[in-house]
Amino acid sequence: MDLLTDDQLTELGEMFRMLGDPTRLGIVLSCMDEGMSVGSMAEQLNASPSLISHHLRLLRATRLVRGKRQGRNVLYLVSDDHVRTMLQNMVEHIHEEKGDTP
Amino acid sequence: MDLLTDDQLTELGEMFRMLGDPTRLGIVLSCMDEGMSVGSMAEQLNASPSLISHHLRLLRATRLVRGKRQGRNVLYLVSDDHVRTMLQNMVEHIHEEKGDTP
DNA sequence: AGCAAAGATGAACACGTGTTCAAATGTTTA
DNA sequence: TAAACATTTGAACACGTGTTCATCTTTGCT
Repeated sequence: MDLLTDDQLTELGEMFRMLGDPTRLGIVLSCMDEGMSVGSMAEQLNASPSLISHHLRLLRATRLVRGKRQGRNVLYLVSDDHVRTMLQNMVEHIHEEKGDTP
Repeated sequence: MDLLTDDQLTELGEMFRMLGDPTRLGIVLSCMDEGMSVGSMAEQLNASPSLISHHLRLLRATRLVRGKRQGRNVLYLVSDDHVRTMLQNMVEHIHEEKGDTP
């Protein structure tokens, strides 16, 4: 049983699709707790600021992330609580993982 | 803070990427509780059996789904408990959602 | 054995999309 | 104001990938 509207299903799919790209996943994980600037992200994920910004535009459009100007730079933060708690759980689960198929 | 190995991060990304396609998300959601045949999935998602099979191959490769022969048809079932519980939570969260940005 | 149903597979195509580069916008400091 | 920094934007390209069609294998039934 699905229990989901077609709209809800496509919305859920969009969210997963956003997290499906490694760069984008890195971005989201980097601004889960604290606001993060584009430059810091670019440095941490060693990618160009331009690339980060492009991805941030998509993440903004999907309401997964929100940006706030702070002086020279813009601090981004995960805005969707669903995603935040879900990712926290996923990270926990991965940490609890003992060993793969032995 | 990331707390994740690069391997773990890419693995997590792969999982999200798999769920990012609407057809694939539909497949996974259709076989969360009960084993589901390819034909039933094709009917339910009104897609060709060929397409479903192609996607199932990817889902099998990522260990998200497992297939077992039962007579003429093959019954597929979500094999990864992480994904199962995570999706259950996501569905619950979506249901608890009252109203969008008013 | 032979036929029909159910899945799997491979090739081929069309399309989206991640990335890069160059240039523009906005923001602080001298 | 001018110059340096931070972020955004647009065009252009290369590449992966979702879908379709035709074919092949496997299983069940008569």
